[in-house]
Amino acid sequence: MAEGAARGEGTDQLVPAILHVDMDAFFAAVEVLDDPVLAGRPVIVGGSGARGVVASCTYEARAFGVRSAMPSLRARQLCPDAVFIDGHYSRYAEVSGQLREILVSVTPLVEPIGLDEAFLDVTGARRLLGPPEAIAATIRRRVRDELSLDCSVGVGRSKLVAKLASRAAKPTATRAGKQPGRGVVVVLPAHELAFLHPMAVEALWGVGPATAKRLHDLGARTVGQLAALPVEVLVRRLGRAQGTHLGALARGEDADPVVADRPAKSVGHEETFRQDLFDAAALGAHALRMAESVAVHLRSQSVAGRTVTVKVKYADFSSVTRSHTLPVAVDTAAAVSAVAQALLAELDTGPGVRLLGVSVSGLETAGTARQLAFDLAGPGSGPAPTGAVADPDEAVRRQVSWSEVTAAVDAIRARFGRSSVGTASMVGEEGIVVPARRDAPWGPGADPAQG
DNA sequence: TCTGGGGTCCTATTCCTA
DNA sequence: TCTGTAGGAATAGGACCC
Repeated sequence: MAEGAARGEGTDQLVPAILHVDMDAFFAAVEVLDDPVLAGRPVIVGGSGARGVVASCTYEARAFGVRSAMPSLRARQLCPDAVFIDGHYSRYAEVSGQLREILVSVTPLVEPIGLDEAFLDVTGARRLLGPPEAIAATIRRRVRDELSLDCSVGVGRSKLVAKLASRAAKPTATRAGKQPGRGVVVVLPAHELAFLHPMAVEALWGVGPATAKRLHDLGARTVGQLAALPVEVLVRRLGRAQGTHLGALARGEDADPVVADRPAKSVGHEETFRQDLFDAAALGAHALRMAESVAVHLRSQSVAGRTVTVKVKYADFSSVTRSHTLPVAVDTAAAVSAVAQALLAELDTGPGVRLLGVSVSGLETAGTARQLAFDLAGPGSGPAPTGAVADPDEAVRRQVSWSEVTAAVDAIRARFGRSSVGTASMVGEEGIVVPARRDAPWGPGADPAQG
């Protein structure tokens, strides 16, 4: 039942009309779909190792208090009988693509948020498809019929309200098992504040633990109490951007439009190691491997980037980042790696490194990105893919001659397979191993020595 | 309880240049 | 040539999202 519908108010007041479609327990639901033996059991998808976290879990697992982002060790304590699955990211991406096909058949104005949710602006689709709640019901039916999965849909005139409405439409987990939710919740403009104001401030998009603490200190625990605070007070405590933004959200003012095809702004890869690393050479080898992964991703998206960032998280969980911006955009492993190695060389790895990350930002489409001229490299300058170089720019000048080599390597791999060619550092006992995005990126898996 | 990985956005500071 | 200033870019860190 839609909020406000009992009063006979129509959804033609919803201008714009925004839908938030959110898959229920997505990763875990896909695993159950692919292995029906798991139906009705507590299933946890996530990193199974000592440093892993829960990515998704079924409502049967939630009944034991398991939640996403929870450390896997804790989840195991809460629900020892749960089935742990490392996860199959490429499979989730495949199903996500099928979901997207359903959504874009409703409207081209689809803004995906991760793999399992999306905003739709159906303002212009109503004449053809009917009122928003009917469109929402149609989407739910098609997702069930065509994907054999469940989703919840929220409807409102803003993304904020639609998102919170879909949350209100979700099933719940109880000791007795999964309790169905309402499936579709519509919040009409006249009832927005009554819907929003009793909620905790943490319900608002952009309020995490740190911001919540600040708001609590100001005496605001609910959205209504937040709305009553003068904007100047919020700006003084949270800064101009966040202060004005949260104040507006609390008053139900959210003009953020649905934007289809948002271009990526950065591409990165980071990994937590099974054990902390102290050896600079070993870290350098990991940086090269990650640079290769990032470069492959950049080229697959036909983009290149100017800023290379290295992130290190130490054993005590403190983290530092170092970045360098190049005069031109790059998309080769050699160039990304050269800068990453130089930045890594600036950092002290003595305390032990728990996580290493390499990312590239300042992205330009390949058509507009200029490649460094070869003459910059100078005579006799040869590629040095793994060596740390004191000056990152000099490092890149030494690497740019690899761009044509990289293009050739991409072509060879496209024709003969990923393992057909690679750099010497990729050669292991099983031949050439080209790093790919991990299929279960939720922390290191269980230690084979222990398993 | 003890904290992943892929991202976006904001803020403060520093550096460079006009 | 030096100093002060202002603006923009680069850099680093933090918070947040799924």
